[in-house]
Amino acid sequence: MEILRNIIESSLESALSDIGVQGDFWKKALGPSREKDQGDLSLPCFPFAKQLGKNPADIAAELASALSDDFEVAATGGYLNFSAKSDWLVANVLTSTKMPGSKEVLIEHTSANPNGPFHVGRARNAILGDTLVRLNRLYGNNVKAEYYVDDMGKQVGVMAWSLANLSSEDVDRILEGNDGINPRWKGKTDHETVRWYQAAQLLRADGNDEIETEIGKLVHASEHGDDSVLSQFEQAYKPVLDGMLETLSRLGIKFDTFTKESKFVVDGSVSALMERLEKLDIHGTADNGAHFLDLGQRGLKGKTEFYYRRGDGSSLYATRDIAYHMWKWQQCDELINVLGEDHKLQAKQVGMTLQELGEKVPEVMFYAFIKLPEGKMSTRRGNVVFMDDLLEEAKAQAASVVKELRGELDSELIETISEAVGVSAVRFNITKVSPDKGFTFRWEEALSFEGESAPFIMYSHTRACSIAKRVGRDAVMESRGEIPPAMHELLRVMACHLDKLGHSVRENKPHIFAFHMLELATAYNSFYRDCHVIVDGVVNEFNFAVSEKTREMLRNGMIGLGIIPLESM
RNA sequence: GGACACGUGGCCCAGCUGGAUAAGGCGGCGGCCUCCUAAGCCGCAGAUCGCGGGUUCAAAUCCUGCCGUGUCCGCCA
Repeated sequence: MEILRNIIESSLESALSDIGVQGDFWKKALGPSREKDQGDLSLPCFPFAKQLGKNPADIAAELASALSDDFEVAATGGYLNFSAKSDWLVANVLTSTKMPGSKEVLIEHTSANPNGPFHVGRARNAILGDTLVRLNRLYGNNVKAEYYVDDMGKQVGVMAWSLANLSSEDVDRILEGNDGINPRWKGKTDHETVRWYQAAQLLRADGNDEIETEIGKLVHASEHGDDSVLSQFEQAYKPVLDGMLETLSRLGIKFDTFTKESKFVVDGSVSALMERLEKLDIHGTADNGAHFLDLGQRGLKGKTEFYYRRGDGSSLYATRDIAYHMWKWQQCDELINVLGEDHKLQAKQVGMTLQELGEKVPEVMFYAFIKLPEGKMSTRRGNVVFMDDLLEEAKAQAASVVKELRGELDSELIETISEAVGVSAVRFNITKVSPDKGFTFRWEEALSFEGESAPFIMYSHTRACSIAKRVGRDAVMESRGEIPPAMHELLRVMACHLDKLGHSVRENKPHIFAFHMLELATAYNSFYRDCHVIVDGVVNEFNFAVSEKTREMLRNGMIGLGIIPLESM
């Protein structure tokens, strides 16, 4: 509770110097209390013991008696516990606060190769990235969400070759025996087009040199910025990308800009970059003329040579990525990339090279992979869960719950609620886990609508909406009244709202805010139980004001997490 | 083999810029709908914080060794 910290620090400052404590090292020790009944902020007094030659419990007691303000102070053991007074909390919480963010932030996320439909594994990037975008916006930052389109290289080359050389009948014949396209997704462009990619991969697996040569030619041309090949590539990947974006859009994920990788080859920035790299101290050349930087000289452990130019003079993916970063830095104060943990070395190399060039290093949010209980996700082995199927299943499950609980609703409303619940639950299930934690996808958890889930938060919000609808007018935020424990607890959580959002945004950790939203919903549920707004048809103005303030906070927070704030469910 | 992550009750997970009895959820057991939506609320049981050392007044949190899991170690993307 940072707003409380400010007043505590100023009064502690004089109290501490009165008893002979020097310096302000204690400011670090003053932190959130571990348990609710201990208070809001606590100061361990152990570090003062040596300096003052007294025992910590006595020091705490002495300080407690010397302090008084808008907070309660208590000394327990060697700790000094501070709690905000209820009235002070109300005054702070019911005041409207401005969001503090003011930076230009560019967040690049997803950027998946457009070679097939989204599966749950790839979706972790999109969901975490989009949540970061939303949270930064909620915080007040000006955010640009960016998708880097891989429009050159082998993967697209294979697909382009396949589309140019194989007929629909060829593809059917080659893929015979494999699981066919799910009839549900017939006509969805990513599911349709990926079949050409799969067919070509099967042909290549048989070791056909002629095909390899043709694909090689295409790839080579694309890497040298050949216009006609690049446009052929674009025609190949566009339908896949469109299908992927359709899936993302169902999850509430949208991008502001799409930047093509080839842009940096075509506009000459990659060759200009390679010329600069060649002049660096740590530059080296291999026998066949390939160029690298020896990052070992800058402290990189393990593989120290970072190749940025092939023997034939063409650039590599990472080289283009560096040019891309330099371009990105021209349009923001803060740059964030969302990457899978498999990109850690690559990101390190790019970061060190940028530093070598005097450029700033981006922040990177790494996430561990999602696997299935059966093991690693693999399109090739058919061990995948497509996002489209997950969303469909989530919606169906939600629909069956809604029909059971609210059978009286008309079918259109049931449809709206089910879609919102399904999508929100899927997102939240991924958002609430710390990004660096490995994640095993389980249907049972993804489709859980109770406990620590999106519907839990959504439900609290609809309760508040239901009250607002019954009252039918705005609340008066200046209202005051009795503050029972459940309301006090709710006010405490609300007072930490901005702290948690700030923390989440600073550290690029959406799960921190996700857990806070669960706490907020939990606290509102207790308030709802103990502090009725409407009693015998009469509105308790103060309770209504608190309820309305919470409703607003829940609503904005839900939007920040990509949870759809329904008014009824 | 080397580098980087992760390892917390039966299951999932928070806490890890060191601080007091390790916070939730699922599952289990027991309660609460004449009262603003029970997708909710209340209670009970359940933890040698992977294992061993070290630093400290204080270690789940920092250092180190080991074990387990994952990822990377391409002139691929």
